[in-house]
Amino acid sequence: MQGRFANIIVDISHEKVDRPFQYRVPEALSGIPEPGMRVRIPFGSGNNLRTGYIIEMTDEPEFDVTRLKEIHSIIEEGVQVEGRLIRLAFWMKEHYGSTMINALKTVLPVKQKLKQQEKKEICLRVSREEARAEMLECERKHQRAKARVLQELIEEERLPQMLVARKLNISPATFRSLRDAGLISINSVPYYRNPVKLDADREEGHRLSRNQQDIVDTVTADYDNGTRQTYLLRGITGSGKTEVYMELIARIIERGRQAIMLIPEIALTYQTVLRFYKRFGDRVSILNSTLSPGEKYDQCERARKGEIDVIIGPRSALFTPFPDIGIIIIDEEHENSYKSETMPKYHARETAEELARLHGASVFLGSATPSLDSYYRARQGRYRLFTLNERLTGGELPVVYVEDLRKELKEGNRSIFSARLGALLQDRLERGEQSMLFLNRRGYAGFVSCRMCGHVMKCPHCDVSLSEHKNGTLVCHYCGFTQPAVKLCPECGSKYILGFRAGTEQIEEQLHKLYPDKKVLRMDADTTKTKDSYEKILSAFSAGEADILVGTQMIVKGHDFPNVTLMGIMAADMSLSVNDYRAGERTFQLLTQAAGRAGRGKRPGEVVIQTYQPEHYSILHAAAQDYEGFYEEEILYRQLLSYPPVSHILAVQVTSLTEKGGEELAGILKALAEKTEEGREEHTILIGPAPAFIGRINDIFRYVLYIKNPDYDILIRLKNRMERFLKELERKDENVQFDFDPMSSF
DNA sequence: AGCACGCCGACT
DNA sequence: GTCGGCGTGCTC
Repeated sequence: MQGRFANIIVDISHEKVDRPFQYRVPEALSGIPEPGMRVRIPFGSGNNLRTGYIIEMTDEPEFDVTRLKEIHSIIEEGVQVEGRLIRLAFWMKEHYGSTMINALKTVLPVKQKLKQQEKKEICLRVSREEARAEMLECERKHQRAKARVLQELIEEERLPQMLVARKLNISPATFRSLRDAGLISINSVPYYRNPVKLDADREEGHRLSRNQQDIVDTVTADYDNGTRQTYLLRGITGSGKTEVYMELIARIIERGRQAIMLIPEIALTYQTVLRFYKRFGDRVSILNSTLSPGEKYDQCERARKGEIDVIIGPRSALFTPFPDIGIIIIDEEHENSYKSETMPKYHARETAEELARLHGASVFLGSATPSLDSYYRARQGRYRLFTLNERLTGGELPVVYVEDLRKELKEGNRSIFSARLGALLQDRLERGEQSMLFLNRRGYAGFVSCRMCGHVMKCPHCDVSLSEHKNGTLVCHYCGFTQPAVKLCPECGSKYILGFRAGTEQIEEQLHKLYPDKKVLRMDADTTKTKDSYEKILSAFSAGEADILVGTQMIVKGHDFPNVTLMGIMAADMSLSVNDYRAGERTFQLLTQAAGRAGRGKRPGEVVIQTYQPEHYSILHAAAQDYEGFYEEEILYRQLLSYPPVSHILAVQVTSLTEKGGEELAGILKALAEKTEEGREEHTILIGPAPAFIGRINDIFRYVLYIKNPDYDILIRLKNRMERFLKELERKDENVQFDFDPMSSF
């Protein structure tokens, strides 16, 4: 039986979360304690009873057993906010394979030291004359610390405690003795900073279209009769998903509960935020990366105290300590940023579902191009599906051309613009309309492709593209397959087969040469390093300060530009050839989004997709704006190769100080997996180990082992076995991380 | 947070 | 010597 000992964090507001204490479970309570429960425990030398939270149950003591104390009692009241979050952290630890500490750190609001600076204040409780007398008395008794504090207070009656403490090097003990002598009072001053100024007028909800209203009514009816589930809304750009979200939130607030709305960080623009402020006033709060830790903490406090009903933010907004969540909305649910890249590598969608389960809340997902995972679930009937197929503004869908770059090359066009894109660009410049050029380059994928026929060098075992290494070999980062680089294309014999390298800078340069008098803006990782540069470039373009905007993914998310009537996608296959099973899905999503950018205003838009693989299903379906068609083909491919969502993948990532050690440990883990019951299960597939995509970072070697099985629980059990095994192995030069259904190759 | 411990200057 | 203030570190 599990649970003779309990790891507990002590609920002292200034206590750092990173210190669990272990207690024995008394006979009388045996079997009852669970993670998340509130307990009374004797703490410290005085054995005063304090409140704590159980974070974990175990049978293995990690501390001298003779010195362990017993849990005094369990607090029975309804589950507290912290309790729920701790249970969520526990679930995350189990589900994603991290340590409890890491899970807690992501889930619990960070208690900032900063906060005390602002919040605790000392105040003189006697007159200045009395204080001066006391001060002299203290000096006479050589109580110099007290005298110094009094001196400060005579000059200024109220002072922040931390400020004085740091300036005069005063310990908390001194303040306490002053307070006990009745000379000062120590007050905590609630002080919140609201990060966004409210200068907009309140706005009532827009009248919803028939379709929008139906969706809201259905969800509300479910809610009122106690049905809780996950909904998926597939709605094309401009179909009014945001109005649906706002109306749902309003209905939930009416029913006395709170709402969490997740938005990809990049889409968290002033425009979006303003709409929510107009609708919900100061009952809404925004969480974003520009907020200081102190401000973030304040927002958490406001949520806990019931001062706000809605929080909008990136995936971390899930952990807002609301007392009673009614709905969790995830906009652009297909976005990769919903998967955490640090431990625990949680996915916001799955975590939202677990959180919703703990609160008895609903989950509502929305996207123009839902992730395959979600659509698969909707098809299986696990999610309820809604669709919005019409643009509210009545704007026409853009005309899409697919241009074959191989043909262009054969016809002698060496420039980066196809004949059609060149002509349309010229036309827009003459008419004074704006254009966007999108380069969907991702990372520094060194894939090798043929400029003549479009053939991409792929691994014969894994169906992912091979990466070109500097030493002149081609390597598969899934299984380790290696072959020498090719000089001639194995498909057509052309010598134009090389690693693909092209950047936004080159495009910008070309445009300058062709149209020296036109203004071009560039937006990529380089030009958006400083804080507001992202918004600045967008608003400059929006205001018509440039004719052409060149950029990476960033330019296709969110933001409407009514004057843009041409969208050029420079090389659609670039994101296809990244060695990752999600490449097709990501390409389809990007192209569809990009196409949706053109013609948002009154004039119809045109889209040019340039590609070396015009026959690729991702490109064809994106050009036809046909999600269903894409889904049908992509899911077949996932089925065939046992990729998510049909199957699940556990990536075991080994990092090591030595090349040999890493390879060895990865091999040992594979051998271990093969021997277990889970590893021998008929549907289990083991791949690797192979060097990771980037084999070495900062002299740390990286190896990766993939394990596939359609049953997630089997993978979890296998992970637990490996974890236990690793604990006993105690290798200090190697480190192992687990990632379930990884978003990108490691 | 609160408590014990140990250091150090002051005074019978 | 010893008393008391004050900083420091620990709490399962």
